[in-house]
Amino acid sequence: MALEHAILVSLLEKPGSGYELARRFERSIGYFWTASHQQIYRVLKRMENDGWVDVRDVPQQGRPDKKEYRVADLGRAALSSWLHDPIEPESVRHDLAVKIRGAAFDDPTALIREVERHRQAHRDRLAHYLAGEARDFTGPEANAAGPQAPLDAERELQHVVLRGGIAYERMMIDWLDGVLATLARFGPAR
Amino acid sequence: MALEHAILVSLLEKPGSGYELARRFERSIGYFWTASHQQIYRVLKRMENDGWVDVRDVPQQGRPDKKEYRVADLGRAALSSWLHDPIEPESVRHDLAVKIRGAAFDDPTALIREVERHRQAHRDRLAHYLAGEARDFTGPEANAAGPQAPLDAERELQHVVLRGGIAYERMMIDWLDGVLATLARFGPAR
DNA sequence: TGAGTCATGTAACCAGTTACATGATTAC
DNA sequence: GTAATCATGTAACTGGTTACATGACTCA
Repeated sequence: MALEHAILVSLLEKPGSGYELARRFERSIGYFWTASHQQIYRVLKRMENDGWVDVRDVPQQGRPDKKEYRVADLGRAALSSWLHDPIEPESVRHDLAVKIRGAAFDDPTALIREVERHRQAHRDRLAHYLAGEARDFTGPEANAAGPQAPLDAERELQHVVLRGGIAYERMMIDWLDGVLATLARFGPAR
Repeated sequence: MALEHAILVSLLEKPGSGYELARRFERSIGYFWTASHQQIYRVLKRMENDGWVDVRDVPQQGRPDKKEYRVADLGRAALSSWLHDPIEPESVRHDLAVKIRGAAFDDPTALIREVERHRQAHRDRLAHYLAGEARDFTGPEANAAGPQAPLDAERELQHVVLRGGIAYERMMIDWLDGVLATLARFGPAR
């Protein structure tokens, strides 16, 4: 539903190729929206047909040529109209929670490893986000622009979204600690 | 992917009809997995064909007859095998975050109402979860079973999952407060 | 008599995933 | 030579959403 819009936002932040978009969806944008390159190429083609984006062939030396996409007026209008359209607060889909409740009907301790793995993944992501925040928003280079640009909407909004990611990972780590404490109580004594 | 498994867990907790499952997916299970009745009926039929669940016609008075499903041995085995299969830490998909970053290319203040609506939805859900927790886990009736059943895995695991929902809603409310503070700075002064 | 709840479904469509496919260049 | 990266795609499948459809009973 919103992949088009996520692509529009990403291309407005910086024009690029399908391949570059796919990489961004593994990183910054990917913190809150994922997409495979297959999906991106398909949607990009549709967006091109609909006049939402313009393409330009960019010859490169030492690597294959690429197609650089940038947002057209129709795309900007489509984004704007979506932004003004209310969306439903999203419903969560959390496999791990299903597993945790399901563990009651199996061996709960068998889940410990799995939960630890997930906790580690969230720790890794947290570290990654914090590094990004230090680099782009609170580090010395981040202030290169100086305090004379305090109302750069793009940066501020990127930062507040990143802070959301940080808060989410912290919450998950704490929660998984709690899950592990619960699972441990069904532990060896069983 | 895991709808089958969510249904198995729900039916193990308590057998019921497709309709009842659909209602549960609007409440308790729905906190971490949603499904429409159309989807449930379709999957339920497949699960029946695969021998994962057994059906029993239950005549009712004053209301239409229903089909009561309960988990069969094959279903229990399928759940167990899924529980032992590692899953990837899930990737988030958060429309609102796309909108917030997109707001930089439109009027950021137009998003304030939308964010407030979402914050209210999360407040409502939090209140709902807290009421459920008081009722089922920390209230006086919850202790009716007494301290002699301190290791009821089903209850403990349901509770820890609910605590996850509570932590999630609290985190979202705090974050959305931060988002609103940021949006307000691009406010009337603009 | 009309709205609301209980109850079960079909059909069409759309979005997302997985598998397959190609080909150039760079670095070891 | 071979693995990794850059770059772009097609095809088949699966899962989820939306729209449509029916029918009995209850309560105001």
